[in-house]
Amino acid sequence: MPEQKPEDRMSVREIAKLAGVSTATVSRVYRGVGSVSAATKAKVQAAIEQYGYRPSHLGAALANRRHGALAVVFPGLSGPYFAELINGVESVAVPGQMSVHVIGTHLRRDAPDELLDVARRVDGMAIHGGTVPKAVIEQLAARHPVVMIGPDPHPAPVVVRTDHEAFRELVTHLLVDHKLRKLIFVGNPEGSPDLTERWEAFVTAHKLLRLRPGKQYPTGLEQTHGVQAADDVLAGGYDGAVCGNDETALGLMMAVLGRGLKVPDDLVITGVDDVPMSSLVSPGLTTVARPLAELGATATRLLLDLINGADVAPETVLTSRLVQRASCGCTD
Amino acid sequence: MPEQKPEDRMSVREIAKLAGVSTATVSRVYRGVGSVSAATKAKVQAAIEQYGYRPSHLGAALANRRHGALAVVFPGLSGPYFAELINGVESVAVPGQMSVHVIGTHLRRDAPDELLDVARRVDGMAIHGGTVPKAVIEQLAARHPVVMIGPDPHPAPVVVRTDHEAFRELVTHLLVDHKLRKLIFVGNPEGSPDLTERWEAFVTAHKLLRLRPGKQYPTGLEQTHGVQAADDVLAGGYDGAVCGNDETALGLMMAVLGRGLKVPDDLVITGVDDVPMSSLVSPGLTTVARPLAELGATATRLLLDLINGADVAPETVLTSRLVQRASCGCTD
DNA sequence: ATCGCAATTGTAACCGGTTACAATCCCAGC
DNA sequence: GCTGGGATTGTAACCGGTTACAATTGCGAT
Repeated sequence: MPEQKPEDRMSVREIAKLAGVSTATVSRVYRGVGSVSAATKAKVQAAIEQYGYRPSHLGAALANRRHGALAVVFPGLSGPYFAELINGVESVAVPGQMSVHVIGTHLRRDAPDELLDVARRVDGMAIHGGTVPKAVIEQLAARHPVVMIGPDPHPAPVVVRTDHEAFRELVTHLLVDHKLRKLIFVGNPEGSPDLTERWEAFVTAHKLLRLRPGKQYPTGLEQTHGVQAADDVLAGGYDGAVCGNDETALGLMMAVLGRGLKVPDDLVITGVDDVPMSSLVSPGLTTVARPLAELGATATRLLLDLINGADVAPETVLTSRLVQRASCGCTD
Repeated sequence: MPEQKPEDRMSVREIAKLAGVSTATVSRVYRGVGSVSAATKAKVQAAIEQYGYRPSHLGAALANRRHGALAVVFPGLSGPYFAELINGVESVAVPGQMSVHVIGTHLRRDAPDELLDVARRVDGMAIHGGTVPKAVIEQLAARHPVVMIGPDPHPAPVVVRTDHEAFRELVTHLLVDHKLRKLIFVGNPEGSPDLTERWEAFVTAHKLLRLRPGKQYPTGLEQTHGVQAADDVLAGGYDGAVCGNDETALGLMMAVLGRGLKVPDDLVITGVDDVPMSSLVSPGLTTVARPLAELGATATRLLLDLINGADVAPETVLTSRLVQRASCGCTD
């Protein structure tokens, strides 16, 4: 209904003229800095109010040489994992007056070029492991503040991740306490530093017990991938499926239950992340709880430090924790 | 490792000096417009190459009076529904040289104020229904190009949505073909225009058959909500649960299967959206397929038109389609 | 050799803010 | 009445691009 066009946005100079003051004063009043007499302040605020003036972000950003924005780069955007991570990022960014560009690379044909472009409009980037080649990250990190999320120490100077001790503990728990001997690792280490780390921990746990490591079933990290893995996993005659994350595990569990089989009786299933679903389903999903929100928050905090020119530790590790529920055979 | 600081970014004037030309020429070369002799072009490109010059987005945006960005506002970011919608948005925005701000309001304490702020840094916004109060939308629409996603015709001039015929068809299918008499609607119409529309269709379908409409079980739209609804739904002795979307339906189904019950024998379950999981689970989920990517793409296309000052139809409706799978009792 | 016109290139004024610095005002203190 | 210093306010130069318009150049035609 309103006849106002977007074009009619006022500039500082217009507001200044209308209020009978200089642009400097308008700026001071709007941002509440510097000293302005009560009388002028009132005049200016009246004008601002009346015309609904909001300073152009571009002008301000240009003058401040600061975009007031940062980018978070993920492989995909689907699922509770990224939602929680973003949650953590925003919990730090928003109070810090930074807006957040969320970028999912999985559907970008030419992610590298686009990231170079995104870099021109933010003050820094937090990049999730497994999104773009090392060369691109190095190129970005050379000119912009960059923080990596995930166990990918090489390319960027700053890395935030969770440890993998709890994951080895999980595998050991299955082998020792539940006496399982035929485990399959469901997930693809290729291209995902997180999964690489888990696969290595999976192998190590076996070796420490002088057992021959189980096989690997490479697949993606979404629920659908877990569903699709079901037939092969069930046909393999495994005791347990150690999944790369909760989503795959939940998909697999759903498919197993849908076939009328029982978890953990017919197949033990475990995940990683402890997303909200995992504690709600029955049987509850045994998993490794990772502090996802804190991961996002910490990465963002470090990124802000980096942007402000502070010194930042090259690697920050948060701890994970084994959560035993019924899907591994534990009674509780 | 690289000693380069972010500070050392070059400006047009520096590049111009280094190449021995004017800023105008550098600008022309970089963007490939205007006429420049082959010799100068080579000189300038060499300088650009050598110093890795990329023009500041801010300067360009300010001069063009165009941010080259748009915002998409969703209630939350979790799940395949939004992932697919964003997919559609980007399929149009990226070729259109627009970067996309994805905003999830569910965890923002003060979404309205923040949206006003976001509006200052984009050329237009696509707002999903059920995110912010009408008053805010009106305020935004008064000064900025705005497109609504979802059946919320009042506040904004432009609305894109899917029809709800197929949903009524779904309910009718359950009532007539499967002779179900005790259905419960799982979802909360409050605050979600989409769900309101579905609830109304649910009631209408009953009324047209002179049946008393089933009850409503208000809950959220995520998988976890479906899981949590299971106890109450099962205790109510219903024939079928008509869920507000696939995610809730899948959560409910998982919980039902986890209790050792059968779908559809013990409970018929249906959803809406036809997300990838729905065709993979067993039993397959009967649902209403909505063209989600196309919804996002269309909304974005109209938004771009709006930004370019073109005339745009006030309402665009895409069609949905009933998909019968095993979860409703169909044999296929 | 001179003129005319098109192709190149440069100058300088924007875009819309911020801010260093200078100018002005006001009032107490001598 | 005059001076000094803090509080206000204004001027104008930036931030880093784009672009209208003017100036210059090159070259064939007369």
